[in-house]
Amino acid sequence: MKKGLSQTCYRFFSTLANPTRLATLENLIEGPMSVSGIAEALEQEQSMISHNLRPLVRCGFVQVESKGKERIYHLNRDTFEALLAVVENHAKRYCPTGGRCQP
Amino acid sequence: MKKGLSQTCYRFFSTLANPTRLATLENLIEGPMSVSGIAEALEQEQSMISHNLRPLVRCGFVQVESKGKERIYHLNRDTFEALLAVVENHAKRYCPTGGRCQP
DNA sequence: AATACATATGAATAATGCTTCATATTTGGT
DNA sequence: ACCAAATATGAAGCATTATTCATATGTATT
Repeated sequence: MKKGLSQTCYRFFSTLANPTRLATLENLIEGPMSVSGIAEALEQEQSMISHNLRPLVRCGFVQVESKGKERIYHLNRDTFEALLAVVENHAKRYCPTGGRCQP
Repeated sequence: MKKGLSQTCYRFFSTLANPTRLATLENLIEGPMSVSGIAEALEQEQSMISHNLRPLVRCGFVQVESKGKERIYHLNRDTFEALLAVVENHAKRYCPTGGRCQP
């Protein structure tokens, strides 16, 4: 099997293919946040958020900064906003249901 | 849990989060192709390609056209090329290994 | 209408990835 | 040095998704 973009892109997209991680990124649009801050906002366990933050960091979607005993996560706006623009445009033009996919 | 983009984007990204489907899209950059054409190019079984084409159609990444007994699949360049541009830019700027992710 | 070719579908197994729970690590305060 | 708060890590069980194999459908062609 051909292996060009496929390899470069695979990790990128599978990192995004998760509701918890997408919600996390969405939340970080409003500004940098601690792990417990995100957990509270999403009403999810701290452990789960922490687990899901790892792939986001590894793939460069977010960056971390230590502040006291907290760790503050920052969104990579550059990539994420560009990505959202593509998705929104796609949904508008090509999704029969206008963005909300049918089962 | 918050459900804004998350829902709109989830199907989009999970459709892309698969090596076979990414390789298929990559192949279609060169031009429209039949199922068996793709299967041959990727050295994969026809059945597998067919299975994987379905989510790509459902999500609007490709379109189908019947021609005799063949079915010709066309890439949605509009979306896919925009997407590639984002990924490539991201890889160049934010991937420590320059596009090729480490395990 | 019978055959051959191209594609699609279904169901079962295999493979991945997610969530949870328990625990470890790190940092700050006393 | 000890305790508490914040985050990270590991492993297990669970759920979701992929791939395969067998078969069905659909479309020429004779």
